[in-house]
Amino acid sequence: MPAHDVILTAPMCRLGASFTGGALTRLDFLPLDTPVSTQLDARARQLARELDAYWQNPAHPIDVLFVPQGTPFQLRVWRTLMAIPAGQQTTYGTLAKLLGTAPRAVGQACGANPLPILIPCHRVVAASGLGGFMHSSSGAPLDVKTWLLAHERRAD
DNA sequence: TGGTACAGGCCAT
DNA sequence: ATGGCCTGTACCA
Repeated sequence: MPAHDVILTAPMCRLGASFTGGALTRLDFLPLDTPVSTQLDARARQLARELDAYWQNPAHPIDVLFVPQGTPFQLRVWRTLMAIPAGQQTTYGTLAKLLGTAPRAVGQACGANPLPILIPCHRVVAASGLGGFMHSSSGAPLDVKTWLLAHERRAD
C-alpha cells in the first residue's frame, strides 16, 4: 500500500505522493527522517512548486490535478470540505447538519481522505476540542493538524 | 445480512 | 468531570 512515487519536504514532516497517470491520487504524512527524492518528474515538480507556495502563503490555492477515490458519500463530504476557506474552521456537527447525516459519519469520511491539505480535512474540528486526524485521536497526526491550523491562522 | 468500530454530540448525573 | 445513548457509514463474517 505504501510505495510512494516521490517523497517531498515539508516544514513539519515529509510528504509521500502517489500518482495515477498525470493525477495525484494519494498524499501521506511521513516522519521527518524519511529520505527525500532527488529526482522529480514534471508532475512531482508541479506539486512541489504548489506546495512551496502554500507553505509561503496559506491562502495560496494548490493548483494540481488530483483524483480522490472513495464512496459516493465520501466524495460528497470531501467536496463540501473544499468549500471551507483557508484560515477558517467548521465542526463535524455543523457539516453533518449541512449534509443531513451524523457527525460520526463525517469524521469517518474525513479519516478516509487520501489527499490531506488539498482536501482540507484539518479545518474540521470537534465541537469540544481539536478532534482527530488521519484516523487517530492522538500522537504525531494531531501535531500535524495543529501545525496546519496554526499556519493558516497566520494569514489573518 | 448482522455486528462492530469510528477523527462526534448531547443530555443525564 | 464522567458516563450513558444516540447517530450514519464502512468493513468484515
